[in-house]
Amino acid sequence: MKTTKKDIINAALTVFSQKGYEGALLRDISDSLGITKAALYKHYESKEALWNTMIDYVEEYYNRHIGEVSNIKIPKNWEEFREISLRQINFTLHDETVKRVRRLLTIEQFRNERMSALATKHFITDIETRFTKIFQGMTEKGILKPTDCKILAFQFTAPITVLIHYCDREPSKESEIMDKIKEHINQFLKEYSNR
Amino acid sequence: MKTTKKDIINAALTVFSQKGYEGALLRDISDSLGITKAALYKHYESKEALWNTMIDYVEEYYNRHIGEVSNIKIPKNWEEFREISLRQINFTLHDETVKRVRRLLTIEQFRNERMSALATKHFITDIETRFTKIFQGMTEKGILKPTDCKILAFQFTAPITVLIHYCDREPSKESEIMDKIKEHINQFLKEYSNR
DNA sequence: TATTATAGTAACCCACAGGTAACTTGTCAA
DNA sequence: TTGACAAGTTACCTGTGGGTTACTATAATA
Repeated sequence: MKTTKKDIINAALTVFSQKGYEGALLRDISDSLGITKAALYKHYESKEALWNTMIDYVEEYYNRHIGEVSNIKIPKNWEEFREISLRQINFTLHDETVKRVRRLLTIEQFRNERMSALATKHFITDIETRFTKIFQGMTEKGILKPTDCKILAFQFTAPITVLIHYCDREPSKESEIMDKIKEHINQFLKEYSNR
Repeated sequence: MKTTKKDIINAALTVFSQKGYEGALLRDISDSLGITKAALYKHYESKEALWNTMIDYVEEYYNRHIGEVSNIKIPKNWEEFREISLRQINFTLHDETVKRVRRLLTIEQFRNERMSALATKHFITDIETRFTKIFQGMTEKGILKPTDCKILAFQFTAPITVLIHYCDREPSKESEIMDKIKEHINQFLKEYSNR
C-alpha cells in the first residue's frame, strides 16, 4: 500500500502544527508514515513545496467545514441559538484537523503574509460574519430587538475564541473552560433575550 | 564599552520574539549587538540558558508593568473607566517590550509548560483579575449595579485581547482596530452604565 | 608596573537537516 | 512476459548552527 499525497499532507499538518515550520523535520514526517525522508521527495520537491501544498489543503478544508456561510441556519428561539452555538464550539474544539490548523495559524502567523491573512480570517472575520448573519436573521424574526448585529456578533464570539485558544494550550482544563463558555453564553442570553 | 547581560537579553528578546526559539540563531543575536557568536558564551553557557534567563526577565518585566494588581485605581464614573481602559490598551499595544513578550508567548506557548502557563496568565487571568477588581470597586461605589463581576470582566476584556492579537499580526490596520475597540467599549458602556 | 579578570576574536569541531543520486521493487498495461 | 513508471531504499553531499579552544586587548587593582 503506497503512501498518497494526502497521507503526506496529513502527516505534515500534524508535525508542522506541533513544531512549526523551522522545528519540524522531514524525518519526523517520514517516520510517522513509516517511510524514509528521501521518499518524500518523490511527492514534493522540497520542504517549502510540501508546506505550501499543505496550506492549500488547510485553506480548502477550513473553507469547506467552517468558513462556509451559504447554509447558515437561523435559530427559532434563544434556546436553539444556544444549542447551535454549543454544537459549533464542540466541533471546533474537537475536530483534529481544525485543532491542528488553529495551532499552526497561531504559531506561524508572524512568519508570512499568507498565514497572517488566514489567521485573521479564521480567528475573527469568518466567525463574526457567521454570527452577524445569525443575529440579523433573529432580528428579522423578531427574536432580537434591532441593534448593531456586527458588534454584537463580535462580542459574543471573541470571548469564546479566547477560551478556545486557552483550551488548545491547556487541554487538561477543558471541562472548566467549557463551564466558562457556558457561563458566558448564559450571561449573554440573560442580557439580550427577552427585551 | 562592553556588552552587558541586559543588552544581550534585550537583543535575545527581539530575535526570539520574531523567529521563535528554533528559528532564532545565536548569530542573529550577536550580530545585532555587533559582537561575535562566541562572545555570547562569555555571558551565557548555552542557547537554552540564554533563553531561560530571558524568560525570567520577561516574567519579571511583565509582573512589574502589567500584572501588578496592588495599586489599581477604581474609576469614579464610566467616563473615567473608559479613559483608564484606553490608556492601558494603548500602553499594552505600543510598549515595545510588552509587544515582544506577547509575540513570544503566542508563538512559543505550545513548546513548553512555562510558556504555556505564562500565556494563560498574560492573556486571561491577570487582565480578568484586574478588571474584576475594578468592577467590584465600581459596584461598591454604586456606579455598577451588582452582578457577577468576574464574568463581566472577562466579557469586557476578551474582545480587546482578540483585537490586540489582530493588531500584532497586522499592525497596518491599527487605526481601524482601535475604532473597533472603541466601538466595543461604547457598546459595553451603553449596556452597563445607567442601570 | 606587573597581575589578573573580563570581554572579545578567529578558527575550528561536530552533529544533523535538507537535498541528491543510484539502485530496487512492485504493479499494471501492452 | 516484459517494459515502464511510481514509490521506495541506502548512501552520500553540503551547508550551517550550536558549541569549544586558544589567543588578544583592555581596564582595574595589588
